[in-house]
Amino acid sequence: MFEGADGMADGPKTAELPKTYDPAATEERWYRTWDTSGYFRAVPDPSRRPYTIMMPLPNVTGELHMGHALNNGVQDCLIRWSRMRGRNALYQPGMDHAGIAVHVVMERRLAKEGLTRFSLGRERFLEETWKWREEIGQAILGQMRRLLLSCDWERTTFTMDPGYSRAVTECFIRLYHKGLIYKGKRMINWCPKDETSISDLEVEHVQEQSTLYYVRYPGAGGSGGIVIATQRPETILADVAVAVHPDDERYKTLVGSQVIVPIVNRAVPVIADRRVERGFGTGAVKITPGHDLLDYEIGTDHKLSILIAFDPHGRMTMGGPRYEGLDRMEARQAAADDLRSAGLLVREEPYVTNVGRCDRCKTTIEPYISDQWFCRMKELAAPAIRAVRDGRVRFHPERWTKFFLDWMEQIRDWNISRQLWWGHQIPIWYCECGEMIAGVERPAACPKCGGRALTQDQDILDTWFSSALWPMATLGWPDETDDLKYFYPTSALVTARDIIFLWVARMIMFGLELRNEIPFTDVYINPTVLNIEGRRMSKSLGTGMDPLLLIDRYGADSLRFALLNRCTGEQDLRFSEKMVEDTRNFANKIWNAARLARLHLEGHEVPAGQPRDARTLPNRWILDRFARTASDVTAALEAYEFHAACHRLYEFIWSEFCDWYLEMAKVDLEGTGTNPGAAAETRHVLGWVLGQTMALLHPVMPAITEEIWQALPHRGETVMRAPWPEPPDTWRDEAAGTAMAEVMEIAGAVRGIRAELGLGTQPVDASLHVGGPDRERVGALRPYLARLVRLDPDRLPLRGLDEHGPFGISSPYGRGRIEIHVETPELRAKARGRFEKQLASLERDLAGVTRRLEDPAFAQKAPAEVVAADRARAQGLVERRETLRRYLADLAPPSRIAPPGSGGVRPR
RNA sequence: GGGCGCGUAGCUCAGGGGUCAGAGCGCUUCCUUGACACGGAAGAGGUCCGAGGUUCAAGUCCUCGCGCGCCCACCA
Repeated sequence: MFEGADGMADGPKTAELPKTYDPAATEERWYRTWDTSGYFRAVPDPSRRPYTIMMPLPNVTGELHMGHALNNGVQDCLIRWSRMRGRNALYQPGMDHAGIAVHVVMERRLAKEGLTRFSLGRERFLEETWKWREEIGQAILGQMRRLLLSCDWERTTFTMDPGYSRAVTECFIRLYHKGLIYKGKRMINWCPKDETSISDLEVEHVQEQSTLYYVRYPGAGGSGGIVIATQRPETILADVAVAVHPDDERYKTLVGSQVIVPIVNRAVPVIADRRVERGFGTGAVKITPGHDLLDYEIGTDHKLSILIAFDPHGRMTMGGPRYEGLDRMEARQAAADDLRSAGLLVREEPYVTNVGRCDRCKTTIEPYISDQWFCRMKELAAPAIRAVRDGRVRFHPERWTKFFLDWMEQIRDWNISRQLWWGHQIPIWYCECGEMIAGVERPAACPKCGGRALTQDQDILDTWFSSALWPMATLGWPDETDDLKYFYPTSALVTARDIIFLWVARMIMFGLELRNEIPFTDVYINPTVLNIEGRRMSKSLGTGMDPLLLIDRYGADSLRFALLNRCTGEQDLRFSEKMVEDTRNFANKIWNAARLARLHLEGHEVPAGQPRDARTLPNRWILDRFARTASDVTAALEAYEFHAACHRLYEFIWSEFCDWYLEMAKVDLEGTGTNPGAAAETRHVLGWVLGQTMALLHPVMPAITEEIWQALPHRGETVMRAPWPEPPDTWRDEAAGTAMAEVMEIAGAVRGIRAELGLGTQPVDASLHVGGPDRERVGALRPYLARLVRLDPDRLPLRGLDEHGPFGISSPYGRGRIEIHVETPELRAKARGRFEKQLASLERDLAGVTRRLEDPAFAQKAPAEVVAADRARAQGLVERRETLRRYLADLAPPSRIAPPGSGGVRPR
C-alpha cells in the first residue's frame, strides 16, 4: 500500500517545541548551513541545464531598501525553484561602483569637513572612495545574506575589479575601432554642481513655476525692432540672432535686418527658420546657440557663431563686472532688472515650464557645449529591436515590450564620458604631437612621432557603460571561458522599470554587438514598492522603510512572502508593516501545524516516500488538493505571477490543510475512527503532504520550510535540493471532492445554526437524517462530522429521513437534514429567521436563473453546456427551496412541543 | 503634446465575457477544547468611477468622459 521504506524511524527529535516560531535563530542557523555546505555554488555541468540570474547590481551608495528586498526576493524565488526543478542554478551577486551616485555621496561627506573633491585631489579622493566602498560593500553583502539569498558568493563581482575593468576597456576599444564610439564637441546636459555631463536619461524633467519675459530688441536703424519671449533673460548676453517663421506675415519685412541685443548692445540678424513656432509668445525667438539645443541646431544651420555666457560652475563669464562671476540664477534677476530699467521689458507673465534637473543632485541642468565621447546608438539598437520583436527576449508583463520598443526606435547617441574620477578612465592617450591613441594598455610610445609623453584622457565612462556588460563580464568575457559558454545567455532578468532604458536596453545592445547573443531570454519587471499612502518609498522623502528592521522583527521569510504575495507585476505595491505581521502569523500557523504533525508522527515508523491509494476521505481529499495546488503554484511561477503562487499556497495551507484536513485527520490519528489501518495511513499522508508543501513553499520562505522539512520524514540533505513537487493528474480525485463538499456543507449548517442560536459550547444532541441510498456513505463520515462540529459522536446518531428526534430544529443539506435537539420558542424563532433569510436569498438566485432560462435568445444562442448547467442549477435551487419551505412550516408557530423521547412528532 | 497603468467591501488588493462578485486585514457575536488567541467558529459589509455601445449574457470587450499615478517630449 505504501512505498518508500527508508523514512525516518523515529521522526523528529523529541525536544519540546515552543508554541511560537522563532525566525531569527532558525534563519541564521540554516543560512550558515546552506552556505558552508556549498549549496549556493554553481559550476558548469554539461549534464544539467543551466538557469542563471544576474542580480541587478546594487550601488555602493547606501543600504538596501524595500525595492531591493522585493527584487532580490523574486530572484531568489526563481533561483530556488529552478534549482529544485533540477536546473544548475547560478545566482550571480555583485555591486556597482555607481560613479556619479558615489561622487554625490562622497562630496556630501567631504563638505562636512569643508572639503571638495578638487581640494582633495584625484588620488586622495579615489583612496577615500575605495575605503568607503570596502565599508559599504561589506554592509550590503551582509544585508543580502539576511534576505537569505542563495547567491554563489564566491563569484561576487565589483564593477571596478581588475577583470571587470578589462572587459570595460576591451568593449570601449572594440566599439571605438568599429566607429561606434566617437569624440566631438556637442551640446550635452551639464550639471554645474557635479561638474560633469550626464546623459539624457539622467535628466529628470520637473514642472516648475517660472516667468516668461517679453523683451524688445530695438532695430539697429532706430526702428521699432522686435519683441521676443524668453524664460532665461540671462542668456541674452550670448544671443547671436533673432529667429521668426519664414511664413509669418508679421515679421516678413524684418527678416534680413539687424536688431540690437539688449544689455550687451550687439547687433544681430533676424533670420527665418521653420522650426520657430508662430503661435508661441510673439512668434519671434532669440537664438542662443551656446545655451539651448534648438538654438544650437538653428545656429549651426545658419552658420552663426556660438557665444558662451557661463563657465562650468554656472557662473557668468560675460556682461562685464555687472555680471561676471554671478551665478546664472542671480544673473537672471539682474538681467530682468536691467531690462526693466532700460524700458525694454515689455511684459512679464507667470509661466509653467519643465525644467531639467540632475537626477542625482537635483541641480538645474544647463545645455552646454563641450568636448565629449559619444556612443552611436542607431546601429546598436537595430539588432536589439529585432531580438525583442522576434520574441527572443520577452518582457513580463508583456506591455513593457512596447514601452521598450518605443524608446529604442527614437534612440539618440549616448554621451558616455563623465568629468568625474570614480570609474573607468577612458582608454585613450594623447601625444604631444596631437595624435590620439586607443589601447587596452597604456601605449609605450606614440605610433606617429615616437614620443613618450602620453597623457590619458581624464574623463571616465558613464557607469551604465560598464553595467551594460554585467551578464558577460561576470562570466569572464572577453575570454571565452567555460562559465561564459555554459551560463550565457542567462535566463531571467528581474528589475525595476526605471532602468529599462538605462540598463536593460544597453545590456541587450552590447550583448548582441559584442558576442552576437542576447544576454537573457526573459525580463520580468517587478512592481515599485510604495508606502501605504501610495507614495514612492524613498529615503529622501522620508517614506522609506528599513527591510533589516522588518527582518529583525518578523524574519526574512515573512518579509519575502509579504512582498511576493502582492507582487502582481501589473500594479505597484503599497506596503505596510502590517503585511509582514500578517505573514508572521501565517508562519506561526505553519509552525503549529508542524508541531501537531510531530506530535502524532513521533515514535512511529513513517515512510518518506509518496503515499498511494489512500482510503480515508481526508487523506484522499488532501492528496487531491495538494496535487492541484502544486500544479497551480508551478503554473503561477512559470507565468511570473508570484502573488498567485502565494495566494494558492496560503489558501491550501491555512484553509484546506489546517482548517479541514488536520481537524478530520485527528479522528484517525487518535484512533477514534472506524477505519482500521487509518492511523498509519494518515501518519504517512500527513507527513508526506506537509513535507511536500514545505518544498512548494520553500522558494518563497526558505528557512521555516527547511526547519520543518528536516523534522519530517524525508529523503536527502536539504529541502533546497528536494525535487519540485509535480504530482501527476492521476492524483485528481473528483469523488473525494464531492464527498468533502457534503461534509463541509453539513458542518457549515450545524455551526451556523449553533452560532445563530447562541448555543455556545453547551453540549447538544443532534441527529443526521439521510435516505436509504446515502445512509452508508454519510454514516462513514459521522466521526469526522462530529469532530468538525464538536459534538460527541455518540450524540450524533444516524436516522432515517422520516424519523425525528426530540425537540429538533432541522437544517437541510443536500438530500438529507441535520437536527439539533434543543428547543425553546426563542430558539425556534431564531431558527426561523435564519431559514427565512436563506430562502429569500435563494429566491433571488432562482429568479435570476429562471429569467435567463425563459429567454428564448439564451436557449438559442448560448452554448449548450452553459444552458445545461443553468438548468441543473435551477433544478437544484427548486429542490432546496422545497426543503427550506418544509422546515419553515415545521417551525411555524404555534410550535408543537413534543414530550422528550417521542420521536416522529413531526410529519415529513 | 504623446504614451502606459490604475479606479471592485472601511483599508490593501484578486478576478479580464457565462453560476450568487472573492481574499487578507479591520469590524460584530460567540469560544481559552490537548497544534496554534500570532488561534477557532459564525456574521455584517459592495450603484464593481460615470455615460453610451457590442452581446443571448458585461467588473470583465469597445467608445467617450471624470479622478489618481507613472514615463517620454528641444514651443523659447
